[in-house]
Amino acid sequence: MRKRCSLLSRIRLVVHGTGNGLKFIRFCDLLHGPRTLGDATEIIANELMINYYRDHQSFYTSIQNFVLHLHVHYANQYRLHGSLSNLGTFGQESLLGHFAKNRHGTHHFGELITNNYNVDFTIHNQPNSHSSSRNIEIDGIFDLHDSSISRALHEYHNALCICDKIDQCISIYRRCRLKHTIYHSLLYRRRGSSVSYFVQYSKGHDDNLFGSLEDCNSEYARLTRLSQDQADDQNDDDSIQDAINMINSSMKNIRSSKIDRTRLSSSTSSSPRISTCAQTPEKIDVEVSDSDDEENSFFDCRKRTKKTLFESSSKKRRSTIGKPLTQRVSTASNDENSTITMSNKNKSNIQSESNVLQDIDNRVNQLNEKLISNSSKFDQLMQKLYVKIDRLTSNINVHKHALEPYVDKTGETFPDVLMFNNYNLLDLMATDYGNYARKILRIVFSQDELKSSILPPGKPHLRRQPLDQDRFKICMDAIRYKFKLDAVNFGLFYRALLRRKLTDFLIEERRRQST
DNA sequence: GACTTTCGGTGTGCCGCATT
DNA sequence: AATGCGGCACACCGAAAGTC
Repeated sequence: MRKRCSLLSRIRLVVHGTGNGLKFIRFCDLLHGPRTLGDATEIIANELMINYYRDHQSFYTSIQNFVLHLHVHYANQYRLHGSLSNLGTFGQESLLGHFAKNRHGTHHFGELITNNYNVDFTIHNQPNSHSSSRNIEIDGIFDLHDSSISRALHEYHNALCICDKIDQCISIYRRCRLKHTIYHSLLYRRRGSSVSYFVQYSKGHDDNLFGSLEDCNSEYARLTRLSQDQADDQNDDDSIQDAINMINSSMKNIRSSKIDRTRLSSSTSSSPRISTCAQTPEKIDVEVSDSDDEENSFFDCRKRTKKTLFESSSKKRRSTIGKPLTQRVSTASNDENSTITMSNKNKSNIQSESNVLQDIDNRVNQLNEKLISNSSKFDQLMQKLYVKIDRLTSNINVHKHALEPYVDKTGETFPDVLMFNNYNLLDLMATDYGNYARKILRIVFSQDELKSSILPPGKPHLRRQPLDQDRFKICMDAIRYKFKLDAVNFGLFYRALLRRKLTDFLIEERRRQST
């Protein structure tokens, strides 16, 4: 992407060499390098692009295409994911090309692309080898690093721990292993160029939970509330310890999900890591990283992340803890390419959240309502499915299995010929016995007879006369010979299956005639 | 121009219910 | 039990539009 924009920028410069072209060039430079203008980098770049976009038609005509428009959105990409030089589009282009080549149909491309993306993600997130084929390795941090503690991590530590021995409390590691995957920090020589970091919650040496800084703060706030609620209920001097115990229990429950999220988000990362001392039952480990190319970008990134975290954190937490952790980190110095472990001994930070439980109850109730609603919808869908299955089964029976109980099993020899007006009725082809019966009746009886008569034998109280019984007998014989039905059971077949079809046929003949 | 896909119209068969 | 009616589901067909 960067090469494209650089080349494009040069072309633009050669072509018109105007101030407007310089806006575009500066726009590309800003979004492809470090945050030379701090938080305002993408804002200024976006303003340049908007001005360029606005004046573009003054220099060119009929080339204000979609690609040009896409440049307006690059500032947002820069804000969310950092320098565009770290982004690759070939994967998406390859996927879209593959989709365009193998697409089906001419409509609903959006749904198809979404579905193909989901399939692609699902496939690529599957384990690509069996665990037994790998060496058994213990997950955890390793490659201890002796770098200095940054000011930001000092603040982190002070916010979470009351000890005054930060050198003993915090350990810095350059790599970690999760589910047989090694994550390299930016302190590590083979690091990548992306700016990333993550946080480890830790209760002990064997209990590592990972997530983003935002996850860490949110989880910390949640557990703090839980512990305080527990403390309020017990209302005694031991309440804090009990709350900590509950935190530890909750930590265990969230372990797997945190690890999964980290595994996905840091798959391409090179992140240093922070882990806390083990004297306390609850620890919070923070991993931070930076790029050598962009010394400031890490802190800018952290500031942005902190801002997001700040917005997502509850107001209550803000009032009880003060500034969010990420906000405090945002004021840190540049020398925090490190992995640090902090212990959270500061149990006094646990503050009460009186309405949190009520909020949780409300959310649980809403969830229950949704589940009940979905259950009702599911029942309705299942009912519809049952109806469809019954109908399908009925059709299958009509065509293939309905006649089985009436088929002759005595070995009777059926004739191959049954003539009527020089026409062999047994030569007539039909889709099923009903269709065959209708065709036979149309041959044996005239149109007027069919629309004015009823089935034999007729009844005195019925105004319509029955069809001629002799010819009707020929029709029934034709049906019996055609489908090789037993002579004894034919009466049952007639009453159970055939009669309704024939009566409907006569009625519909009248209806069709009238219409 | 051949082919595919979608859509609407039509015919047909079947079913449920009420009436005779 | 036979008859009549209304409605639904499905198959089939042709027209229209899109694609190559």
